[in-house]
Amino acid sequence: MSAPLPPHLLGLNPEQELAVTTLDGPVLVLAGAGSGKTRVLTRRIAHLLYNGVPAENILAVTFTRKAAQEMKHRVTELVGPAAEQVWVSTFHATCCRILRTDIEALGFTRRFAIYDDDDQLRILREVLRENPESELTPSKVLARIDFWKNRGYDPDRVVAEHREPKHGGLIAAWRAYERGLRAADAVDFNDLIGHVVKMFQEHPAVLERWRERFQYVMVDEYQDTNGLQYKLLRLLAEPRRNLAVVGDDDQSIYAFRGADVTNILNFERDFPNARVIRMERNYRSTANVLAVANAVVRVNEKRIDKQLRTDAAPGKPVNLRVLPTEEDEAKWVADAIGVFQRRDRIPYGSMAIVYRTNATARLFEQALGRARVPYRVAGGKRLHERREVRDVLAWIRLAILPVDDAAFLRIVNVPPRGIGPSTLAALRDAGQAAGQPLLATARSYATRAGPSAAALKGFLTLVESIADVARTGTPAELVNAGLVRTGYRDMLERLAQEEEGARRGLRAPRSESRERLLHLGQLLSDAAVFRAPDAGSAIERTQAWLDQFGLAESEEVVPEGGAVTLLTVHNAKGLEYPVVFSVQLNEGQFPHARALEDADGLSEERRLAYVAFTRAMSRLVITRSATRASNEFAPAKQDDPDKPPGRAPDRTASAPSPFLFGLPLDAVEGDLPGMTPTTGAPGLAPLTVGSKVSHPKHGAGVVKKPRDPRGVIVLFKGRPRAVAREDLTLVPERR
DNA sequence: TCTCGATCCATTTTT
DNA sequence: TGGATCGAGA
Repeated sequence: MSAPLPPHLLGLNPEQELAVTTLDGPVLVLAGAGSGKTRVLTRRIAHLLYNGVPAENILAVTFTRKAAQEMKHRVTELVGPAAEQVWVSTFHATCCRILRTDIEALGFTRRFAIYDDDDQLRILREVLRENPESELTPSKVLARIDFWKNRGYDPDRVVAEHREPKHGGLIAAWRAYERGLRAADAVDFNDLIGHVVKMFQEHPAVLERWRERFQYVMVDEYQDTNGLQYKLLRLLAEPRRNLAVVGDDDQSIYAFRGADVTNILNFERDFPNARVIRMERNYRSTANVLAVANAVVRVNEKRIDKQLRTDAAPGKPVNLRVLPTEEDEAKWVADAIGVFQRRDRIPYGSMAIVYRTNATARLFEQALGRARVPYRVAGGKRLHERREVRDVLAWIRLAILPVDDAAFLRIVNVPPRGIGPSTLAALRDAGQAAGQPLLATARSYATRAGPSAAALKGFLTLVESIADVARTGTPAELVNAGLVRTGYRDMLERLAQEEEGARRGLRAPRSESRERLLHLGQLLSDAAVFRAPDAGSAIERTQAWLDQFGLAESEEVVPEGGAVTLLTVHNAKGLEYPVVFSVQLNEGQFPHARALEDADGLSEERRLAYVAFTRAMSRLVITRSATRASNEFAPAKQDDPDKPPGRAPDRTASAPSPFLFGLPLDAVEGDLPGMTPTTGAPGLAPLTVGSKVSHPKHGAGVVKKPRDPRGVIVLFKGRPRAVAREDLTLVPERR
């Protein structure tokens, strides 16, 4: 006789139930796409609570805020308000909260600023100004620093491990960058996690407190953890080993930011006696969709062998389409969406267009606009990435944290007040000599007579006045001050009127400045609705608002009646749609040309394709274009209504994506010849470093550099040669 | 010394 | 497309 099951255990399959109820000790859940991963995590939290684990001892970490919100929401549905006390948040937000409590142990103040890439570049530009001849560019250095920090390295470690002089300049720049951050009392994105790790390692008492707090740790999308996050989890979970991770190595698509699939592959080694639970039953897609998705990812070498199964019907075949140009492709998709909506009564909100790169969005936006199909672009430019928003926030930041040099540099002359490069250079030199932040330097400068003294004085008065508001005001009042007192709003207002005057009569949607004012309005309302966590000073409340705002992702406004969603594959992860259009399946687009440059790149692109395809529940449509514009960066060609829609002059043929080779033919339909060439050599097969190729004249060789101005660099008998890509045939790898 | 317009350039994926 | 940089004019 068994007691009735509590509601959170109802309706689970045996694997899911095991994953939910195995509470103690390390657990690895290998959860294929659509196998009920979120369900397992939320039920598991419910089960912990049900078993008397206090809510505040539970930590669930995700990668995106959307995932965190979704999880919290679903736990609340299961257990009610008790869910409030459970920490469900992203890695970055979790670490941010930890640092706001304890960062003083590392010599920062609790008011520390969080630098986004814009601020990071500002620091690096300062750093690199020292020797302008250097070949280092700020963005290259930043990419490299990011790369290392993601893996948990510091400059000393890189020097020790590489001991190659070629990194000399880079390392020096990195060290200077770190000094810059510290001087500005700022941390970058990676530091949020890195500093917590460092603090835990150096201050056992602090670590002990947080271990006591988080007795049960859960991690979503474990395959996407990087070296730093891995360290963090180990530190937190080590003594009790109550660590449950959920993931799918086939969906590891964040290698570029340090995600390390070996974390999931080695889990059993790292946590001996781990319970491994495989969830291979897919509840999302039709059998045909799964067959196609499986075919794409199956050929990857480094993967845990598995096969997603479903009891669902085969469903409609996966539809493959080739269109003459990218524009035709976009138009065809837009039309198909219209047909689905009218003929099959599929709501717009149930359809999504998934692409590899953000730049693709515009093309499809235009086509959808012409076809009058409502759409929304997910993960487009986020509010806090917009220049005007960052500007206003910089005023606030500087008012709160006077040492924040990046904020200072950002707004010292915005709106323009006559503080130009030469004044700045003087400030910089004086500041550096005195070891003082820029704002303080400006203060001593303004008292002296000089050409820009008056302008500086005006600026300083402004900062003071905003700082006054910061001491007592709400975030909204502060935003308002940053908007009004600084003259920022007036500046935009004036510009908007000019722009609108200039384009009177034209059928222009909205002037750019008007658009910016709108964004600032959104900023203001975000601040206005912000609910500060608990008491605390006005400044602490503002800080909390800044934190959540800075770590937030795009606010999505869904038009009434639903809208087609446009998103990148990365953004699509974790989501599902009844109808999915996976577009631009051309070599060089998807897989992206840049990804072919390193050996593992192609595997990751395959996983991306797998993610894209498995978003589809009942219908998957895959499209590509037979030609592409040769110059992708040329301005878009204007459609001239008088001329027939002639082909743009410079187009080149494009090869189908290699992911389309070897699809199961009984699961697909459509333009098979253009999509899955079954005869002859597979066109221009993708070349990656290490690909084996053969050449009519030089014979067998190994690719050294697939993309080079001179052609493809291939090693023939150990000698590098540049050869034309067309002459190469790919020697198939053993399967 | 600053501002603004013209020109050139690179261009994946994101917390 | 947007950003960074450079030169002309204020």
